[in-house]
Amino acid sequence: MKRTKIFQLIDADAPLDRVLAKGWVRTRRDSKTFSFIELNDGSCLKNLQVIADESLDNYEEIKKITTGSAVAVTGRHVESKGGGQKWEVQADGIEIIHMAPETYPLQKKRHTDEFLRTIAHLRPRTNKYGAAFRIRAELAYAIHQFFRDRGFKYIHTPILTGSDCEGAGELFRVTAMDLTRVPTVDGKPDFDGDFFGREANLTVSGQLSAEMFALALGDVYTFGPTFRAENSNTRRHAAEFWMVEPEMAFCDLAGNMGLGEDLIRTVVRQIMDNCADDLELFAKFVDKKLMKTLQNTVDSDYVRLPYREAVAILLKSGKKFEFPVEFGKDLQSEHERFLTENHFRKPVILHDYPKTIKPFYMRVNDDNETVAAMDVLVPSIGEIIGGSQREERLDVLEARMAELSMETEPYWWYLDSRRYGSVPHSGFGLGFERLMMLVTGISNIRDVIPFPRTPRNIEF
RNA sequence: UCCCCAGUAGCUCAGUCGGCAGAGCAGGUGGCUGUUAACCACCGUGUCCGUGGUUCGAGUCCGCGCUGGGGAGCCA
Repeated sequence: MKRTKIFQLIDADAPLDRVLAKGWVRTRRDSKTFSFIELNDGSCLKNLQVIADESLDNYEEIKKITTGSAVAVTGRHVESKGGGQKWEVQADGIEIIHMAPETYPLQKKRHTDEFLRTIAHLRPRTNKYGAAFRIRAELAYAIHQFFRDRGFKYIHTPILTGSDCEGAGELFRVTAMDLTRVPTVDGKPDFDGDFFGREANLTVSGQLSAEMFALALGDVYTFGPTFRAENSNTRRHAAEFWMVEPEMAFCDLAGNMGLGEDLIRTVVRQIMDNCADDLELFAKFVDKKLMKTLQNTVDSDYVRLPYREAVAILLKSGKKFEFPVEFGKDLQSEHERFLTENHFRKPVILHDYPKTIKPFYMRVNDDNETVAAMDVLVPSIGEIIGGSQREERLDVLEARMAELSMETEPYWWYLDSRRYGSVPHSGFGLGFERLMMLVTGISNIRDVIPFPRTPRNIEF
């Protein structure tokens, strides 16, 4: 008999007659002449209630089935006599595929997230993490669908990069050299004999590559892993995370902001429509205000706020901040939180930042003081998108690089794009895990990625 | 990297003023019930994170270290 997934047994409109279900036992409750078995196969949040009667030839074994054990159940799919579930399976055969010993660490009770992180290989078997990772899969699909619907092409940009100067953050070095015998020149490692014949690192962003493809295919996006060797110890940072980076030719900052807002709103709506059961768990047990937050994210128009005006609002607020607000300084977390959580109470897109605090590739505005940058801030998480219109004017770009004492030679190919058919273009990076945090209300990034990598943590 | 907090049974935690180490859950045994975080009775469980010190005596006080969490910085 062909296996039926449990979500189909639970969503059924009519009895399905005789079925085969396979999964893991969440709990067992014994009655005098029969047992209730809660079976979960990960296809949905809900468990299938299985009735195992004493007439089963292995009933003595069945009564010993422990939480976490794997079983295959055949039986009749019938309306449940008890409350709490519509359907149940009256078993006529239960095969114990594997009995989990009583050392199985997951119990029928709430565990802390901290404990579950120490058993990250088992935590997807819990209700909460199962729900989170089903949502993660749907969210990734929603992203691809969003871009495909709008004619964007998906580009696979390299994970290994040859430049140590992509801009953002500390890099993870990649080498095939024997680290006990690294050849040196002038006291520095000599990469000439290494795999690529030069220094190599893990990517911190696919942006520069994506720009090249935007200037060929028009609208493109990347969606892949990104690596930062920053010693960040916060609930919002991971050393390995997934980033979505659209890049659009013939697009200015306004169009860029519009796409960011549209993207967040569309994918959140899709999760609300397609993952109602899983979302309900988070609304109930993780963040009581989740549905309100999501509704707000979907319904409200995101504020467009020039950095200059943000500074004015913060100065006028009369609120005492730990760090002073001053034009030319980057806004602190507390300032961003005030704007999005207290002042506007909805997502805020800050734009046109001073060029002194932004990287070389952002387009310099006519005031020659600000650049066409934008950050999308959402309540409680903070920055979820960072992007800009790119500097398409070769002379201005080279001048900016000189200003920042950057060598232009390694960027010869990047600068080529400004020599041949250069056009205004824009893009941004969306932190996929931060989007997950927004959607689920989970407050720690380590709990929305299967096996989190953070400083001093690479188990599993 | 900096600041703050925590570390006690498999898990979640309590432990008073420095005076013999506790509960609930999980597990085991028996009972009861179309049950649903089932229920009732009984049973076992410890490097009190490590290390050095103060003290007649340290889970408790002090120093150092490790691990975890929260906040800050960096950013997605």
